[in-house]
Amino acid sequence: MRASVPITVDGLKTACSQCNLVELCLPFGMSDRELSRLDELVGARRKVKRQHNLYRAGDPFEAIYAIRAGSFKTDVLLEDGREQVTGFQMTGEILGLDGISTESHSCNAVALEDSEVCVIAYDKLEQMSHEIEGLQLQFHKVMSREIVRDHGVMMLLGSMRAEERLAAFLLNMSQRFTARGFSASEFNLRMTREEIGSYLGLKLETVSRAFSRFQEDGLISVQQKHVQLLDPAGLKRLIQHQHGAR
Amino acid sequence: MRASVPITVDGLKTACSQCNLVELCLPFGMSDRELSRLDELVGARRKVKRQHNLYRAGDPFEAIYAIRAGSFKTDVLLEDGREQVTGFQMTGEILGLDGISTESHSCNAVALEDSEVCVIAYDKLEQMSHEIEGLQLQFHKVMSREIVRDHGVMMLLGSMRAEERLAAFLLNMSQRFTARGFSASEFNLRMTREEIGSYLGLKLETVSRAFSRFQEDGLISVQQKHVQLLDPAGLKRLIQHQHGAR
DNA sequence: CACACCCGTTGACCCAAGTCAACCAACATA
DNA sequence: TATGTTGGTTGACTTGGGTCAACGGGTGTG
Repeated sequence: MRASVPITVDGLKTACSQCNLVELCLPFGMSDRELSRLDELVGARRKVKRQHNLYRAGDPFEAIYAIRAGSFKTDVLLEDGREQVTGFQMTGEILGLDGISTESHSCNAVALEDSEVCVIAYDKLEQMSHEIEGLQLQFHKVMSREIVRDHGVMMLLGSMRAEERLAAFLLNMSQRFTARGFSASEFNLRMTREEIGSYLGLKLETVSRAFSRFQEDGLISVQQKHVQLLDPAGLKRLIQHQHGAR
Repeated sequence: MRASVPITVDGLKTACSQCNLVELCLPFGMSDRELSRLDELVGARRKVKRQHNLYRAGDPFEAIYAIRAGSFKTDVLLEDGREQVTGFQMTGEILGLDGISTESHSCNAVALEDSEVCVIAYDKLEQMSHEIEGLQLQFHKVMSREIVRDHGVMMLLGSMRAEERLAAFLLNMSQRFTARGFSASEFNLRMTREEIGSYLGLKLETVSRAFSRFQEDGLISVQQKHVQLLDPAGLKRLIQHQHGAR
C-alpha cells in the first residue's frame, strides 16, 4: 500500500490520429475524418508511477482513461480486507468505465509499472458521441467487450479447476501480447503470483505450484516473471477436456 | 435443454411513458419530453415461454431487450458442456448488451418462467441516442452498472466461501425484490438449486446444505423455492467477518 | 387424476486447494 | 558491496466443498 498519487499532468496533447495504438484503442474502426475530430476529445496525458493509483473506489467519476504505456490492475476490496483483482489492463485498453453508473468509481486502478494514460473527460465524450457517429458505436463496443470479458472470468472462477484457470490466463496474456506486436510465446508478466492468484480465485502457493507443474510437463518454461509457452496447444487441450472438473 | 423458441411478436406497441417499470428500466432519469420520444424506439413485445431462449450464443445481434414481465438467466457454455450462469435478470433489467461488441451474442438468455420483453432495435437506439441527451447517458449507465455488477460476482466467486456466497445472493435478491415493490423478507426464487450453484460456483448439494444450515441457525426459513429472510442482519454479518476465508 | 420425472435433501467418503512453515532468489536501498 | 525486504518455491498437513448414492416430495403433463 503506497501513498496516493500526486497528479502528474503534462501539457502535451495527445493526437489519436498519430498514435500507434489506434487499432486497439477507442478510435478503432473510425474514419480518418472522425479520427481527426477525436484529437480534441483527448485531453492531457497523465503519468502514474508503479504501485500508485490512477483512481480509487469512491473517487468522483470525471474521466475514462486509455492506457498509452504500461499496465494496470483493477481490484475491489471487502470491508475485512479481502481483495479481488477484477482485471489486468494493457496498452490501448480503457479504464474507468465502472464509474459511469454511479458517477463515482467502484474499484481501484493501480499501475503495475510506471505507466501513462490519456485522459478522456467523460462529459466531452458524451457530447462528442452525439456528433460523431463512429465514436458512439465504438464506445459502446468497448463497454460491451468489457462485459463479455467479465463473463469469461466468471466462467474461469465458477467452473474451472486451478490448472485450467492458469492455462486460460496464460493463453489470454499471450493473445493480448500478440495483438500488441510482441511475441506470442515469450513474455514478462507484470504482476505477482499473489495478484494472479487473486484474479484467478486461488492462493499464491497454488499458482506457484501450477506454474511448476506446467514446467515439469513441458508446457511452459518459467523463471520468476518470465514465461515461455512451449506448447500452447497443450494448454488449450487442458482447458477443453479436463474432466472431473467442478 | 428445449427446442429453439418460435418467435412470438404481438403487434402491440409498448409505451415507455405509460409503463410502471420506468424507475427501474432504461428510461430512468429521463425528462417527460424525452420519455415521449422514447415510445418510438421500443418496438414490439415478445413473449418467451419458460425454458425457452430469448437468444443464443452465436445469434446475430440486432436488439437489446427490456424485461417487462417474468425473469431470465444468462449463461455461457464450454465445449465440454460445462455451464456457467452469468446472471439472473428481473423486470426492468436489460438483456443482450453482450452482443454489441462482436455484433453477435456471446451468451444464452433463457426464461425462468413465462416472460415478456420489449424489443429495442439496436440501430434505432444508436440513432436516437444521438438526438436524445438523456437516453445516451442512461444507456451508458445501464452498461456501466452491468460491469460493476459483474465485478461483484467476481468478488463472490474469487474470494468468498460457500455460505458467504449464498448469503450475498439472498441479500441481493431481497434488495431487487424490494426495488420492485415486493417484500424484502419473503419471496419465491425462480431458479433451481443447480442454477444457483452454477451462478455461485458451487455444486447443487452445497447450495442445498447451505440453505439447510441457514435454516438451522435461524437466519432464514426455506421450503423449496420459497424463502423467508428471518435475520438479514445476520446474513450481512456472515459476509463481513467470516474469517479464515480464502 | 395419475404418474413420471425432476428437484431438493441428506449422508458417507474423498480430494483439490488452502494453510502453515521453511527457505531461497531477486532486487532495492544504504 | 553488504543487507534488508519482498516475491517465489516447495513440503507436510488440513479441510471445505465436491462426489456418489439413496430417497422423498412437488408439480407439470398427458
